[in-house]
Amino acid sequence: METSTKIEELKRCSVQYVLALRDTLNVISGKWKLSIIGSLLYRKMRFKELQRNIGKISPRMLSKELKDLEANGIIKRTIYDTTPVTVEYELTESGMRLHTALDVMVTWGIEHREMTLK
Amino acid sequence: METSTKIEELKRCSVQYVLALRDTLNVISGKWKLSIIGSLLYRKMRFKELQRNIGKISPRMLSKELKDLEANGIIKRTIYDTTPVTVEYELTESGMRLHTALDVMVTWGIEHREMTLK
DNA sequence: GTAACTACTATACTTTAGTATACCAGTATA
DNA sequence: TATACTGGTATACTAAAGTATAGTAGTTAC
Repeated sequence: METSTKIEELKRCSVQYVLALRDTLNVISGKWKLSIIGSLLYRKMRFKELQRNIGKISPRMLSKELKDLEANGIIKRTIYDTTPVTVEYELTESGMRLHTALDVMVTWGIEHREMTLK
Repeated sequence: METSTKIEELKRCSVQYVLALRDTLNVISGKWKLSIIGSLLYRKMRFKELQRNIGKISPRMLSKELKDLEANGIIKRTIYDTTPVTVEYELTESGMRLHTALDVMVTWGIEHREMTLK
């Protein structure tokens, strides 16, 4: 069965639908994940660079969230044998494709705010 | 300025983008919100009906999450003066329009799983 | 009269998420 | 010689999220 057919089938079953949705949400939820993904949308970055870019994140949290994202196949970690060692983080192809989903969420968020304020 | 123009502008600014995104995520994150929204996608429901439909949720959590969703303009609560009192919950127009965003997330989730498993 | 229905609320607890602070080894700069 | 850079880890804590259990008031069916 094709992927597109499978998606149509899932949408008919509310429980499966919610489970698939939770898969996606787990990947992007948490206080810092969006900031990390947002930072990597347009270019790769190093650990300290991400830390400076995000601002108030502690190295412990950044390290933990990067590991989570890597384990979930959203980012790729590359170590370069320089002195001192250089480590680069970048989005995977799947991580990049999140961009569309995020855009849809941003659009809904803005339109929702417009609707509820007026 | 038109909403669509505003969206395009926001997408250029990573910080604002992440903030708008977090708005949306806050509305749907939490252990039970998706189950509630999922239950209301196709028809309105009463409190006990939601409780039975979702399964293991405690009345305390259901009550809290319903209040959150109502405060955020996602659901509408209607009290009918029957004996015993009947309360119906349904999605608002904005809540209904979440459907598209959720579909995109489900699609990404399924495709991501296909990509990372192969 | 007692059990079950309606829609919840109250209190106390556990579990998970996030914070704060200090520290590691190795190298380069002032 | 002291400081800051690299990319992190360790320990201990607080705050937020969620659970468990009992109870509320009024009505209806057996």
